[in-house]
Amino acid sequence: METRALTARTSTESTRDIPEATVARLPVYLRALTTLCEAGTITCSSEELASAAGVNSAKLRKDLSYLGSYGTRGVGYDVDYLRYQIAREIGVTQDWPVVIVGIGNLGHALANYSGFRSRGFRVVALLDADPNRHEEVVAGVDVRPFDDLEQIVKEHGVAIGVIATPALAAQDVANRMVASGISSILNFAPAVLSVPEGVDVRKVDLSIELQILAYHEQRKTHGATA
Amino acid sequence: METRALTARTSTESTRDIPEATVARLPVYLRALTTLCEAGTITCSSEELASAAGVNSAKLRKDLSYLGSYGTRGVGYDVDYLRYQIAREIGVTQDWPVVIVGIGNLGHALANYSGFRSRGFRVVALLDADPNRHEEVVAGVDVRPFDDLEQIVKEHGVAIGVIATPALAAQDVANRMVASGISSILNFAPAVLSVPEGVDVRKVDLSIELQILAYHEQRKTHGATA
DNA sequence: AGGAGTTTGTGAACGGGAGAACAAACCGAG
DNA sequence: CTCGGTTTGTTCTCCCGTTCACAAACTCCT
Ligand SMILES: NC(=O)c1ccc[n+]([C@@H]2O[C@H](COP(=O)([O-])OP(=O)(O)OC[C@H]3O[C@@H](n4cnc5c(N)ncnc54)[C@H](O)[C@@H]3O)[C@@H](O)[C@H]2O)c1
Ligand SMILES: NC(=O)c1ccc[n+]([C@@H]2O[C@H](COP(=O)([O-])OP(=O)(O)OC[C@H]3O[C@@H](n4cnc5c(N)ncnc54)[C@H](O)[C@@H]3O)[C@@H](O)[C@H]2O)c1
Repeated sequence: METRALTARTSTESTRDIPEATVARLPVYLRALTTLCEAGTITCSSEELASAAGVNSAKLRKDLSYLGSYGTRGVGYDVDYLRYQIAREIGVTQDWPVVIVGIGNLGHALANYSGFRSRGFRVVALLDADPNRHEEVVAGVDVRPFDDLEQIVKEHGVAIGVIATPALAAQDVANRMVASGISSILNFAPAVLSVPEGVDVRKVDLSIELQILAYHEQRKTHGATA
Repeated sequence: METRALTARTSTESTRDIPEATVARLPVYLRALTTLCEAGTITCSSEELASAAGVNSAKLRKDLSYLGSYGTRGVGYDVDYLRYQIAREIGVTQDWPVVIVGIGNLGHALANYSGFRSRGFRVVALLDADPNRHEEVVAGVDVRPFDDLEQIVKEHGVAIGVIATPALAAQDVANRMVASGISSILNFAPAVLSVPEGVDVRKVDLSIELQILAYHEQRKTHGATA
């Protein structure tokens, strides 16, 4: 958290301290660039890219400026070059082994999702506590006992774990994950996880998203009388 | 967007202008309160509730203050009373009919998810463009042709739609939803949707979540040399 | 070569949210 | 009734993120 010295930065390192809000948008830009690239576009302006990504062009330029000066004034950005730079910055050029715990309704969908593989995430194991699931093979990966977690994490050097178990089991699963060496968790269970310092947790909660929509919806119709 | 007059507010109306960040946390508090309630807790302090919700207690109190003064100084909050107040504020006491479009891997999981029903969201229809899916029945609801959208929306007064189709179809589906009268969309497809003013869109993008984790993970290990 | 037109990168103003800190309000004991 | 202990509601300050606006830098045309 302490501010890093700004002087004497080695030029080989990329720029440090990218704001969290920017980090969250970089994958969006990456996707937009990939789409443009597939359409055969060679260069694009910040205006075009911003509109493809659904953001303000000033915000886009400021975001990109944290990575470095990869554009050309009067011209724009080289699509392929910028795409690579962003991918490198967020680490998508690497291969990230991932484990999914809880192969129920949601776990099945996640295991079958092709969008992970194409972005450098490789599902190396599917784990479930229910022995009845252990005969199953989902998307070419067989479901294994939850107790194999530690061994698999060590073997493949897994850093990222996905939790798709019921809420009651989530904290236990998280504890085991952390104990095994996992330091980033994506949690789909509607539970507040407590993890030690240094472990990142992101949660995806569909009910909350719907409730936020409901709140605004309620005010659209009900508040119309004001 | 214009500032509303603060004078002469009728006392029957609940407080207006709840900050967006607060709205996003209210469902979390609601869940924590429900858990406490089921555990038989009658009252709780802001400190307890905050810890159950995973937030700062000062933030919690400030959030709740936007709804009104529902606590008692020196005592805390009545769990059941506060729960009802929050539920009413975000509209969860109502019944919200919802349609899901795109009954593939993810659509199946969503249709089977029990967490929606228990929070006032009722899946009234499952729609898919693929005729092969139309014989299927998922979670007691039969899959119907996408072209039935307009009729179903009108019939049930649907305001909220969920998109779980491939990215290429998402914009088309959104257009049809809006044309049918839907004004809130939850989008799972990795696509930027453009919708007219007055329509709310929230997106859930699993790849982005993983990429954000990967970015921080990369810096944990790689930046350790600094 | 020079100028007109275009687009990037960034300084600065602005708005909203987070957290600390404290006064006001409530309970219960004596 | 009064007083000490407790907890809320709110004010104030700081920080992060957004947006505007413009100088710097580049291309292309004449
Ligand atoms: N299905 C959805 O669309 C959806 C949507 C939003 C949130 N969620 C949440 O995602 C989670 C999973 O949902 P689901 O519908 O797949 O539930 P599910 O019951 O179908 O699957 C849960 C799986 O987790 C396994 N499991 C239970 N305890 C375990 C443990 N301790 N270790 C390992 N595995 C364990 C079970 O055997 C089961 O296979 C839930 O928390 C749910 O609230 C699901
Ligand atoms: N499966 C996952 O876990 C997962 C995770 C993250 C994101 N997503 C995204 O969610 C979406 C759905 O994923 P999926 O794995 O369920 O895909 P899927 O291919 O299994 O299902 C897509 C369904 O949409 C239907 N469909 C296609 N075009 C349609 C149209 N115009 N109108 C109505 N229905 C149409 C198809 O018939 C199919 O049944 C994709 O955009 C995917 O990127 C999925």
